[in-house]
Amino acid sequence: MSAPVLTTRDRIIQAAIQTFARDGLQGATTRVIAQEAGVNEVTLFRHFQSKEGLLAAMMSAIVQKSHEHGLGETAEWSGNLKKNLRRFADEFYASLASDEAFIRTMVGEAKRHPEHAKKLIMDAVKPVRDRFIANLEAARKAGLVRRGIDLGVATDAFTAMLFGGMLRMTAGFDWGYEAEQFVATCVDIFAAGISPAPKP
Amino acid sequence: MSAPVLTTRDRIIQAAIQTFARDGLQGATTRVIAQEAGVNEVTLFRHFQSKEGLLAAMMSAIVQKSHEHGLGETAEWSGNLKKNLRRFADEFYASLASDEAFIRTMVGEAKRHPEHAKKLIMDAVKPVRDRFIANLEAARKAGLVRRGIDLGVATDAFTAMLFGGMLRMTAGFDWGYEAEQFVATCVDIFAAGISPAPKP
DNA sequence: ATGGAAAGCAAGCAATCACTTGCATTACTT
DNA sequence: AAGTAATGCAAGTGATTGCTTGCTTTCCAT
Repeated sequence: MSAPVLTTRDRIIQAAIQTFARDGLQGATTRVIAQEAGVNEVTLFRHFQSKEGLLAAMMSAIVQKSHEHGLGETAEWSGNLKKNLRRFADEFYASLASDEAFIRTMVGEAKRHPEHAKKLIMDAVKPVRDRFIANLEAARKAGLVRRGIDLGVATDAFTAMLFGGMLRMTAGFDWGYEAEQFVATCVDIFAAGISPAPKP
Repeated sequence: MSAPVLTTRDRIIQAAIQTFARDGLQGATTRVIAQEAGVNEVTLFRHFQSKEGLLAAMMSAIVQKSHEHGLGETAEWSGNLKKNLRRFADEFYASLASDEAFIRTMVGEAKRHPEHAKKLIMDAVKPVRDRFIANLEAARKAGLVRRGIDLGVATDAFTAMLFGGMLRMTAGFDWGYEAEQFVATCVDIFAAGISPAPKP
């Protein structure tokens, strides 16, 4: 890869992401963030004025980054439904798991920083959701999804399943199976759950 | 109801639950907890030695309280599967929603307090899980659940769906539908997802 | 080379936090 | 009535935190 020539500002933001995720929004100190960025603490304040300013800049960087890795690119959803669900679920779960620490602190602090939570939902989760709904609509047009199910709610149920499951799997408790089996079961149940009943 | 004659110790613990849930484990201060309990801060330390001691005592009280409200009492699960799933889901979701604040902070701090997280899982979520698995087993014996599905994983998928959904619904964003519809859809999809395919 | 912007360094400031000490007060038991 | 345990009150301690100030150093474009 190319040498990581980051601007001072970007190095601080990277360190902020790491540190806020690991230590919490309260627990992370400007001293530690600066140190993690290899930068003097004063430089941090010169760039972002305050800890809250840094937090805001970090959130902007996060949602921007989330635009890049195009999770949920539209595939051929009129074909094999289960295979498409599985591919999405695998990617989605992997993405959640790799951002576990950050997600945990955001879940915990959502009520104390409503603006950031809302922005995160609007700019990071909503797009993926809309994409997935559109895919399910395509599948329904192909007769692969039964009627009587609201696709928006079904989408949220599916992603909530993977989301909640990821928090469970990474909680430091052994449940007797691996993440892969969990994801596979989710897909299995969901696919069967939204498929039309075969006519006898 | 009877007059709330709580011991000083219990009043502090109650205040701790409230305050820790609302302000986070880091954000909650012993000053505020004591004030919320209507007690001098010194009294708090005389009872629990340290903030961490109070936290531990609070966790014990929480899991003890969770034993009382017997979520997931065994019903007749060889009967109407969907109706049983719905009743469980309604109770389970309502229970999660009423503890939202506490759950959020625990999700956020789980990695920074592994012992407490583990205890919470072992003493509060595991029993409900085991109960639910047993119920699904009864349903399977009655031929209401198809083979090829691990009931433990299915249970976790179902509860994760409700768990993740609750975090989503309470995140302060309008999703265009109410919690009741979400729960109903979860039950609908899950019931159809684990039912045996009708023989043509 | 020189000027200006960006970064480092040392020091400190006011607020807050968990926690302590010493003593006075209340309340319950005997 | 006396004694003991629980609580309140006032004050303070040392550590940490977000943030500031003043000054020097580095570095790049002109």
